[in-house]
Amino acid sequence: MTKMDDRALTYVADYFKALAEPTRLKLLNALRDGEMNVGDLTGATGCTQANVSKHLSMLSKIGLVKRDSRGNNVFYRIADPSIYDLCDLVCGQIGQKMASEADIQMLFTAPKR
Amino acid sequence: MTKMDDRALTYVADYFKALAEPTRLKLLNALRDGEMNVGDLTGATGCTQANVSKHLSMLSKIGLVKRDSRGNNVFYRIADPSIYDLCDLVCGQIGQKMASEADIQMLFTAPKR
DNA sequence: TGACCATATAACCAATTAGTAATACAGTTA
DNA sequence: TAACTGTATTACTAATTGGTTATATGGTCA
Repeated sequence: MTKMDDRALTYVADYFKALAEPTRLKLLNALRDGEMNVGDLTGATGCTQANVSKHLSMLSKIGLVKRDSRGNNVFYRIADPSIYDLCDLVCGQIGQKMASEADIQMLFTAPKR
Repeated sequence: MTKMDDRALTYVADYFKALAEPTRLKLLNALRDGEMNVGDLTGATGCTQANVSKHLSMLSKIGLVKRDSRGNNVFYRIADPSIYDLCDLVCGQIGQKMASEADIQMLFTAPKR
C-alpha cells in the first residue's frame, strides 16, 4: 500500500470511529427528528453537558453534524442523512446475529422522517 | 432510552469499532479477492504476525470474517460482502470532503469481484 | 454595568487499545 | 519420536479516549 492510501485509510477509519461510540450514536439518533440544542441533547442522552459538548465537537469536526449558533443556544443537526443508511445496514447485519432483532431495528428507525 | 436499547446500541457501536482501525480496513480490503491465510495477510499489511492475528481474532469475534483452518494454515474470508457497501458509502461521503477523492475510491474498489 | 444562562474548554483520571517481543500451541514431515 | 512451520496467546508499554469537575467564554436581560 502506498503512503497516499494510508492517509485515505486513516480518514475512513476516523469516520467509522465517530460512529463507534454508544453516546455518539444516541446523539445522532436523537437528531433524527430534526435539530436540537445542547441542553436538550444532554437530557436525551442522560450525560453531563460537558460530555455531550465534547462528543458534539468531535462529530462536528468529522462533518457528521452541523453547528448553528442562535442567540444563547447552539443547535446541531445531521449534516448528511445518509449516515442513517450506514446504521440501517449495520443493524440489518447485526439483526441476523441477535435474537432481539426488533430492538435493534427500532433503535435506528425514525418515528417520523 | 431503555436498558434494552443500550445493549443494542453497544452492539452497533462495537460493529463500527471493528471498522474504525486502519489495519483492520487493510485486512478487509485484502480479503476482497477471496480468502487468504494469516501469513499472506501479514505480508499484505506489513504488520507483525502477532498483530495481524490479534486483529483477525477481533474481526472474527464480531462476525466480519470467517475462520477456516486447513492443515497448518488458517484461511480467513469475508463473512458478509455487504460490509463493502458500508465502506463504499463512507468513501462516497468522505470523497465529497477531500481533494483526493480518487485515492479513496480506489482504496475500496475491488480490482476483480 | 452586572447577574444570569447556555455552551465550550481545560485539567485530570481510569479504562481501553494498538503494537511488540517472547512464548505456547497445533499440524506436518522426516 | 524430534524438528519444523504457521498461528494464537501472553505480558507488557505507550498512546488514546470517555468521563468528570471546575472554569472560561459568549450571549441575553435587567
